[in-house]
Amino acid sequence: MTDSAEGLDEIDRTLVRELVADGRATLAELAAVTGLSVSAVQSRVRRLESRGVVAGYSARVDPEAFGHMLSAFVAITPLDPSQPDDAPARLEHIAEIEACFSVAGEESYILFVRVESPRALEGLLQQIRTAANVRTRSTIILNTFYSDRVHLP
Amino acid sequence: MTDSAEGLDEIDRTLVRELVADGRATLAELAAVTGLSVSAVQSRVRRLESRGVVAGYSARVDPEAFGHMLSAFVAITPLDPSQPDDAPARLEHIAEIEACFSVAGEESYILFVRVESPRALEGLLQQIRTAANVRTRSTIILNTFYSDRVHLP
DNA sequence: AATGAAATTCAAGGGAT
DNA sequence: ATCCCTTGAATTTCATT
Repeated sequence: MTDSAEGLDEIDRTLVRELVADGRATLAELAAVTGLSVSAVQSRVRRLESRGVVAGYSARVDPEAFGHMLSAFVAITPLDPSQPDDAPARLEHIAEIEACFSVAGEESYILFVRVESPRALEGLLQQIRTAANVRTRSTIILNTFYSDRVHLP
Repeated sequence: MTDSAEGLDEIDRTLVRELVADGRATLAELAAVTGLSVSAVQSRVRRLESRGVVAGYSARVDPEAFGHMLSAFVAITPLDPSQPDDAPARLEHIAEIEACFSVAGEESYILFVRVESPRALEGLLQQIRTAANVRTRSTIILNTFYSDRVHLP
């Protein structure tokens, strides 16, 4: 694997910061911010993309605009340690699960989920427990102060 | 507040799904996927944006390309309940903190952090404890099976 | 949904460090 | 070698109809 972050200069960091803030920023806008020409910016952005520093572009969706008003962390623990532990695969089809991590803590996995309501969370937890044969411990999110911030080297 | 998700038809969902997968998809590409004309797609995308369903666009950055190989959840609890609790504000300047939620659980807040190494995490935790006068409980992430999935109604 | 004008992206060639 | 700039052509976006 190539050391992709090596040789990231201040201009590259500016470009990445700008593209995180606005993934559809035009090359002309990026040129204005950095003081470079459009084509210089273009080749730098392409280099960032091919190095994998910029892995892609995505629309930011507001979950509350869909009525998904409740989000929570759900920590899960397999109930039967003798069974093969394939919880992530068994849960992948559940759309309400936005993220799935395995962790080194008291529990085995942490899920990040979004639902409409407390009632919907109850249903989701039952679905999770039966799909993966796990115990769940939920932590409701009250307020998101900030999220998805990026910090560059 | 307007019920922004109301009247999202199958075509809108396709557009959103496509834009989440590729935030720089052109109107022509979106037109091909949906079977609509370019200008019909243009007005639909604009409507999704002005409704706030699509809140913006962003570059996806790969933290590991920067050498940020370790991520963790850090749950924090204020040590002095008599002091005003402004932990999120006191922690906002710390770049390694990618997200900050207040939660209804045993602890008050959960942070999502990224660092280079276990050593760097040690330093970050000390910084968090002194900046916000809190106790910390960390859960190291071993593997990210999936994240940032979006589920549409 | 189609059209034409403006803006943007792209590839090629040349010059400076 | 690498980085940057200019130019002209192809593509994309945008406003009007």
